[in-house]
Amino acid sequence: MDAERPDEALRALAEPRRRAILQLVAHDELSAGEIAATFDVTRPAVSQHLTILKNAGLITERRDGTRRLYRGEPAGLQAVRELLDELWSSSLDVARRLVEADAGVDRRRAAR
Amino acid sequence: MDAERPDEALRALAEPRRRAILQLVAHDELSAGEIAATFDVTRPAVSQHLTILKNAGLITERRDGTRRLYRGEPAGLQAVRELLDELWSSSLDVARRLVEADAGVDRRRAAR
DNA sequence: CACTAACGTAAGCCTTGACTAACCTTCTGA
DNA sequence: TCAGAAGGTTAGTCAAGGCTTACGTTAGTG
Repeated sequence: MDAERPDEALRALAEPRRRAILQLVAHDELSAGEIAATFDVTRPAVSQHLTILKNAGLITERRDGTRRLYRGEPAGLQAVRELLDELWSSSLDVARRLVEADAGVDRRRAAR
Repeated sequence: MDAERPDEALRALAEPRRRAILQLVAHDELSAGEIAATFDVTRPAVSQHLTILKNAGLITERRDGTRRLYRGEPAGLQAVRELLDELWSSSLDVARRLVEADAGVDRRRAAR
């Protein structure tokens, strides 16, 4: 369940509001309230986004009294970058194997 | 409507099946039928994914008779990488401005 | 001009997911 | 210990989106 963290991070980043939140806490440590005050959605909505971002490894949480302080986690983004890179490079191995095995099509390579 | 292409690409990549498709056509040019034969979903489903990937700038389409050949578009992935990079770097400018302006909270910086 | 092959498109179903309102939990201070 | 502040959790709503079936379209072929 840890191997699919990058996958989770990618899905988390697909949501515009979560990217906006991540942008806020990229270089600054902010409380949940401060983050929520920035947007015109309710606090619970922001809280849910924060939970998703945290589970995806994109931010870290720190308690300070009744407050919760959040900060961006660069390693999380790095993992996503690597996932995208592997997507391209690993295809060298995977592509033909999958196609020729599963499909079994005689592919008459079209012109050129 | 072209400025939000990277955004579209990121959403497209969030879907596991679309990443699998992209992996197939990363280094190989394949027809829609060959791609569809690889998965156990119907052809129309794959066709819809291909449309989304194409609109996101992640693949290109080429006609050859009744067939449609698809190939991965490296520039599309590159755009996503840049979007992720900007997410981190541009926050230097944006974060404080947003928080201090919109919120107007007096943030008593907690310890340290 | 049929006939067939290879695809895309449309409509409908069902699940996922973002959001709100209401509630519960934890911590601080008088 | 009681009140209030900060914030996570739950139940329910509504729209987005992935999937399938049925149909339309275009290009070769006899």
